[in-house]
Amino acid sequence: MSCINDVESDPRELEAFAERFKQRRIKLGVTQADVGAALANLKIPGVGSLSQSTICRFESLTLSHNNMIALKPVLQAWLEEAEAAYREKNSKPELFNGSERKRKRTSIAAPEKRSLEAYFSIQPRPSSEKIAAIAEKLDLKKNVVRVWFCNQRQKQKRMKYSAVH
DNA sequence: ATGCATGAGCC
DNA sequence: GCTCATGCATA
Repeated sequence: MSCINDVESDPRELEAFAERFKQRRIKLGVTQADVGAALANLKIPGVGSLSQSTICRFESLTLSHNNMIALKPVLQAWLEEAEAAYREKNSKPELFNGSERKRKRTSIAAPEKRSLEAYFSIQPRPSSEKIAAIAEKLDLKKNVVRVWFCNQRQKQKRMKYSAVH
């Protein structure tokens, strides 16, 4: 009576799914990190584990539209498996443990961040030289400024804007 | 939940 | 050197 159409790119459909996903996930007593780790157990070709960050961003729609579309079937598959397992009380949710910490994270102070935002509003894609000039004025590493602009552009492309806007 | 970062792919 | 998907570290 209907054709099989997996490519549902309707933003409202995605939004609805993300919300349902989150509620059912919580009902199962599973964390975002658990979901990410458990994805590897689905044995879907080309699909491994994902981080807590990505699951969180999926649920809050703070990923690109394409990214959401790509992840939806995978998370849907996990949800179905998890609920089936829960009903049978046979399998247990896959919980992992892994503790390795390292990397550092630069922190850009508020005043500098405000300046960057100002520059961004007049020129979202500054040249390499402009970036160097901005970096010098704000006393930041050129690469830090370059990455900041890249991330800022990426934010604009998200389905929903997260913080300020 | 979100800021800064990495790496693959593209040009 | 950018975009894009993704993640570690942290607020």
